Amino acid sequence: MAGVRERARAGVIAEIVRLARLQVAESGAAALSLRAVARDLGMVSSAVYRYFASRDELLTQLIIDSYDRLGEAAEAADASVKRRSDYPARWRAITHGIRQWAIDNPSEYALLFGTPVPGYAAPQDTIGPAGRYTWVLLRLLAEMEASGRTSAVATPIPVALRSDLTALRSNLGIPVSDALLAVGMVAWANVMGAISLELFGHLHRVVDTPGALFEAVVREQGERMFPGTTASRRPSKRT
Amino acid sequence: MAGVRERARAGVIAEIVRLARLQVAESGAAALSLRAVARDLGMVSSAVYRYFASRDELLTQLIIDSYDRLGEAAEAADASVKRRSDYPARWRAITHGIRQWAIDNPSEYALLFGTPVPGYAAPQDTIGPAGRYTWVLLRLLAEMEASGRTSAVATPIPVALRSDLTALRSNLGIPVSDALLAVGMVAWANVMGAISLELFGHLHRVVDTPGALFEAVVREQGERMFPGTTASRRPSKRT
DNA sequence: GAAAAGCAAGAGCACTGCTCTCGTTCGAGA
DNA sequence: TCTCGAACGAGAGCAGTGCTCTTGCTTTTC
Repeated sequence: MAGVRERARAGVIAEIVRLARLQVAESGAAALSLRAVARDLGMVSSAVYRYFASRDELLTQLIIDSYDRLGEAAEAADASVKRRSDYPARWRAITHGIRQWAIDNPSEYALLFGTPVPGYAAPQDTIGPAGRYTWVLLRLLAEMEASGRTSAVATPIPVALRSDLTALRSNLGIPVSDALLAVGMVAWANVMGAISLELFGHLHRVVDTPGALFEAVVREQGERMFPGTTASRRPSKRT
Repeated sequence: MAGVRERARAGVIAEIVRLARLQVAESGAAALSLRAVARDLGMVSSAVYRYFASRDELLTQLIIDSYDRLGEAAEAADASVKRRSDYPARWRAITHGIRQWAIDNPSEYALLFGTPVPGYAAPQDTIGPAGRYTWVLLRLLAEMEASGRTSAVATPIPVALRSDLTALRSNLGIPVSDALLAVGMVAWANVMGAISLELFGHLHRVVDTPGALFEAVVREQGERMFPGTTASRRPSKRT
């Protein structure tokens, strides 16, 4: 019953992950050293291999954890909006929540959305947690459409995307129209693009307040997904 | 008189860079090994340090080169459009040119837009070449406005962004209105975001034809920058 | 022609991931 | 309760890394 050894093992694993996360947070994923983790742990390096078969396996665990935390942050941001039917507000909250998490945990964001490690194919274990933060966005879209509101999308959907969209919908089992799903994915790319440009230093000599660019992105895509909801149709009106 | 030694030195440097680029192309930037380059070169590792003070310095050179090639690709794509006044066509050509370069050179794209190396601050030398591909886009916007056409932007510009935009315009010395510049930057983030999601594997179980998502992004942002130009205002019309 | 600078080589340091072997310790089944 | 196998930590070791320093040799410059 909850074997002593098992419990100890779980504890050691948790400690390894904790120390590894610390190391990643302050030196980046590339600098993660199993030997250093072992030293911090008061162990010899070979002992760590009892718990993780390789450095990559440890990294995979960190990736899974990070995806989970990101998903958690997104969910919390969504939940912070009291009026559940205020979809634009939820959109803003979620996207800003994602960005804030990225800013607070730059190394972990880089771990998830930066250069994949060479020859590293994301194992099955990651695809679940990886979808968690996108689920928050998808749910938002589904709820909005379920409430009867519909967004009039101006740009047509490229034909090649249509089959992808239907496949995706059936895979996820979430009822979102092709049109809204397409808009949502474009918005997703825009949000992640803005965050990556900011976090990876590409806005350095370009923009002093990256948050403002992000706000522009969120606003534009929000306007596309929830047209006419913000009092901002006229460019003259200031906000 | 083009000193013999100088010429030899330039040749060796070129060879080092060539081999390093090869290595990056097939194993990723993280796996770039000075010792391996030296071996391929038939040299001992310490000799390479006569030409590059550190691995980072060599990487910086590769980054500069890659930015240059990307800029070249963008320029070539732009130049391939004969009707210079067909701005939407040029927009499509440039963005697809950038994406194609990224697909053809994934490791180099990752080098530029992936995780920055830990504690590595992009040296001054990179900021010039880094701007080259964005210049192509900026020029497009400037030329369009110079031709008298104007884009009616629906979403207002966040106040915080306004000062950034004016600063940017004076820094670059390129005449683009705040409104268009803001739209352009959002579009830029969208394009780079779509490419990064695709190249870094985040579309894996999401979309089978990433090109279609990219096309949707290009189309939407094109529609925003050059409104009413494509015969696609009505969602019913197929393309 | 001599002094100075550039160059390649080699040895060496401190570090990495990972493997293998060796005693020890723990815990589940007989 | 005892035993035997599995789990464990330590240590040595291999092959590799970035980088430094010294030692001779060659080329350039004065």
